[in-house]
Amino acid sequence: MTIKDQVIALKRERIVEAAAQLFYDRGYDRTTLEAVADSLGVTKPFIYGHFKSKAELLGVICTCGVSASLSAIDNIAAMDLSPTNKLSLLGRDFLIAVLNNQRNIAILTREEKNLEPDDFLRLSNLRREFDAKLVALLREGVATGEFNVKDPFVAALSIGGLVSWAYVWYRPHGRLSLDALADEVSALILSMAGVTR
Amino acid sequence: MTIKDQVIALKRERIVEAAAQLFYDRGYDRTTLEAVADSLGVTKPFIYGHFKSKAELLGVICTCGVSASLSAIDNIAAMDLSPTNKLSLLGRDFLIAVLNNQRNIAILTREEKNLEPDDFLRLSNLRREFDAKLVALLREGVATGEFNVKDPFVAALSIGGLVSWAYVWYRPHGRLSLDALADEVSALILSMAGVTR
DNA sequence: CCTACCGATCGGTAGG
DNA sequence: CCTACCGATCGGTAGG
Repeated sequence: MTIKDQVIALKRERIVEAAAQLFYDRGYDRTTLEAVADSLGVTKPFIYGHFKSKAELLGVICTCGVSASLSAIDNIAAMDLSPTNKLSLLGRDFLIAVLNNQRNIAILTREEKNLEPDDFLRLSNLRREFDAKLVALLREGVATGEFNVKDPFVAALSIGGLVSWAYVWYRPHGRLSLDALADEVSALILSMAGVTR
Repeated sequence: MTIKDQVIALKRERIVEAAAQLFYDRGYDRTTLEAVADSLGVTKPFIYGHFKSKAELLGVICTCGVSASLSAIDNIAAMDLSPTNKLSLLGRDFLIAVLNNQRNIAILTREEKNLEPDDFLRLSNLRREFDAKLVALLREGVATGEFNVKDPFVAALSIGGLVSWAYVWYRPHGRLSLDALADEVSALILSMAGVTR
């Protein structure tokens, strides 16, 4: 990767960062690209040099949010651990992934109707992929007798919702640290899987 | 209530219904009030005869969503039941309230940035009220020794999120009936409260 | 000649 | 309550 490529990547990143902050604070359609440019000290055509449209920018931001959660479950699925330990770790890492990408997750949830059809479809598929992998993990634990789950689909969607919704109420400097919160949530998820404490 | 009042109420209801459907399908800012008028076979100024702005319409739609959940917990709090039975019933009724108002809940979640500041504040307070009542119920169960909850706040927000998120994945004619789904989710919530099955 | 930008303005559409 | 229309705003792109 040449210096030039790195400079381009850096600029794109800064634009995405600035746009994410404003989309998060004001909403997508209440944010003009001029405001995004202003917050970076550049002008609007500068943004158009790196992104072909406002909607492309939205697509990139939303993709970040989904990717983090999917990486978390992929990493854990590849580990040589018991289902209980996998689920415990997933509860932590999934929550941390969501909260480290709080803005992106919020934007994805709120603005999906503003995505280009291609992006919408791609991201919907990634979400389904995550759900399917969580169902598989729950079934694995049922097979070993560690979990007690009546309906793995409902349990997976419930766990996914519990964690995904955390972007709504989490405040970075709240009562609990991210780490302490992750422990709490992980324990709640284990009890949903029927792992007795 | 005179006939005239009833006619006015009916017209308002039909407008809200049509707007909710379109806001849900296309998103708030991608929906023109002309489209709402068209879907009712009227013209745009007809809508302005009943609502002063597009944002007021949004406020009414979002209020419906929150009110249903709050009614559910208020009704249950007033009953003479054990905490376990209250939570079990709440799991059912809360989920049913959310899914019977799927469109309104989706719109509330997605479009909060488009609400008028007054509506936003009012609805935020209603949500906080719901959370506080759920925390109180969890504490009640901890006091009687029925629940095993380490942090009632985190548990309440997690339960709230689990149920609130259901609007994302629920499909009215899916594999499970609303009733069967409510039983499943209710059981998951009881296990989060540490009630052994 | 190319890349990276700016000032100005366009077509199109929204709420009211 | 409709037709006709306004004032304002915004995404995207031209020339230089």
